[in-house]
Amino acid sequence: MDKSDIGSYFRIFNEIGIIEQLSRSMFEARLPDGVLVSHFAVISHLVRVGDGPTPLRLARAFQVPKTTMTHTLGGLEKRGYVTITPNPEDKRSKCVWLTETGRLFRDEAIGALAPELAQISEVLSSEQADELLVHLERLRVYLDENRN
Amino acid sequence: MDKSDIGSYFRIFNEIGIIEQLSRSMFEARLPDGVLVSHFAVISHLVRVGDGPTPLRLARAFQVPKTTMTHTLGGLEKRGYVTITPNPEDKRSKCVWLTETGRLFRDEAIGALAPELAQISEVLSSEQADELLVHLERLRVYLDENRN
DNA sequence: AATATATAGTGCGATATCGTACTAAAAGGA
DNA sequence: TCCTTTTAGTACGATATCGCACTATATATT
Repeated sequence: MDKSDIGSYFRIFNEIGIIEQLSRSMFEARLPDGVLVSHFAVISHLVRVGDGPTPLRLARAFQVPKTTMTHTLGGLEKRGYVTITPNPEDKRSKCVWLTETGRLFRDEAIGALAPELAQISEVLSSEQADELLVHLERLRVYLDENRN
Repeated sequence: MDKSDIGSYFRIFNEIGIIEQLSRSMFEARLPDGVLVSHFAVISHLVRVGDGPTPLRLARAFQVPKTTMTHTLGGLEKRGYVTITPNPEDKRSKCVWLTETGRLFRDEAIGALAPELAQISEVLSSEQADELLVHLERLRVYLDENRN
């Protein structure tokens, strides 16, 4: 691979970094005070994938260190969005459960964010979004499989 | 736009968040101790776009708050990668200049990162990378223009 | 010119993130 | 069984990030 090609890959990660920043501020401006994207993402994951995963499973799903997930879950628990119970199958471990409050928060958050996303669909069509997703997933899977 | 479409856009930002995390750890594992992606990105930007921008210009280029850029530049200056001089055209302002040490660091960093990127080209071809870039740029430009 | 407003940078405090090291429990091997 | 290794979670400390408020300078308005 020659140098010009490498440049494209550098730029991909640069763009991704910038988009991460911009989308995070946009999202957090529309979430309740003190609620971060990381909080919303965990709640959203619980709705999608189902209730009751361990903290470690969640950490792996989002590729964050487990200490970070402990901290994030603490915030969610403090706000009453989740409850955390001992894992009956493994006494070292715990299970994370969505509460009604958490579900309600998620619905409201989606309502608040939807208009923004609808706007985005005007510059990036649904088809283009899916095409983008395919590439992003491939990249994510590769990075995931090849990290230490 | 119906709900299923909204889901794709949510997932795009989710994937981007995960890729940002994974690529950051991968990069930083290959950079000198204590040197972050944010440092590398600024140096790289100085090489690409040219020497002498103000800190605010850099902050805007990376879409980070200016306090964050102050902090990042402090680290770069401490390591001797950049020098910061008063801006002769505006006494409130400063200019950021790359040093020889900084240029050397950048070359070494690229050498250390290139093998990883070459690997990525096996799952994401150069053409696919460029296609991805087009979409990412469109998304970034939109978010950039529509933030507060 | 005098005043008001906008802009560039930084100090400071809050906190999110992350690495290290630890405890407790589970799993594997002799 | 006993010992070793692995795994789940957390406490703790370091620091990156960020919002707020402030100073100094520049720009706009009257």
